Amino acid sequence: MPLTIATWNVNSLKVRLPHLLDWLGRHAPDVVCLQETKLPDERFPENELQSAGYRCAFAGQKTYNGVAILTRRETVPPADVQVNLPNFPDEQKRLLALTLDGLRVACVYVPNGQSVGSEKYDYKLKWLAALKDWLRDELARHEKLALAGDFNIAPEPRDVHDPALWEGQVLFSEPERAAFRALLELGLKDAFRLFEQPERSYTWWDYRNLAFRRKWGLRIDHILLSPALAAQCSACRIDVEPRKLAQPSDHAPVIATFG
DNA sequence: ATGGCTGCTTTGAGCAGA
Repeated sequence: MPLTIATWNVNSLKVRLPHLLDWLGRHAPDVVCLQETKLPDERFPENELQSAGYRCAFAGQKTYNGVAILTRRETVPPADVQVNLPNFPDEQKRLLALTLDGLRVACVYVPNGQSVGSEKYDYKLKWLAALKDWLRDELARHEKLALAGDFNIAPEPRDVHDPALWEGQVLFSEPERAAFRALLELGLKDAFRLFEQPERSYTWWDYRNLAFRRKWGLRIDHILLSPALAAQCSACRIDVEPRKLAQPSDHAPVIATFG
């Protein structure tokens, strides 16, 4: 079986646990990066996920943010778990990294930024600058590295349903896109764009205005790969099926396949 | 398309998300 790495912003792990368990049962990904768990660690549903066959690493907080990495119990136990960026002191839980049999996996929930020019936007750009500095070292240490998560950035016009409408707005402003390009300049590859993809491929749709049905979406969830890992990547796709269910997350999972 | 969803919070109006 080829190795698969997935990322999914579940927008509350408590509410989405039934969807997640169903999805794990259907797809059995080897590594799953989760964002917006919105749970303190003592309330993480570790027993249910262990029963589904996964080890859990998690860094959560009440109400907001929170990241986790699930790894199939058949794989070797994870090592070198890192919570948050060592070069960016932060109360918010937005990064979790671990090493799995020589593969470095980093799960990120990049700040949303709220609106261009706001304090939260400034925090987003500073967070992204620190991420880049940290990744430069990580890439020097780990030949095979995957950076997966909710980046809250649509990199290109084709990642936005209406680029003219979104131009200059948060999630698609030039400074944010430049910060995304800076990650690619470290050598990382956008796994989704290694392959031919359908038009209007997005990972997030607003809950309002029937946005999903109208295909009013953005591609803001990504899996970036070091050169050695990109060379082994055989497929990458967005699974829109969970977005069609009742009480869905507003994000869809992304899955990359290797070998 | 932008009030118009959803999830959260010492439970209920307001914040945050994207």
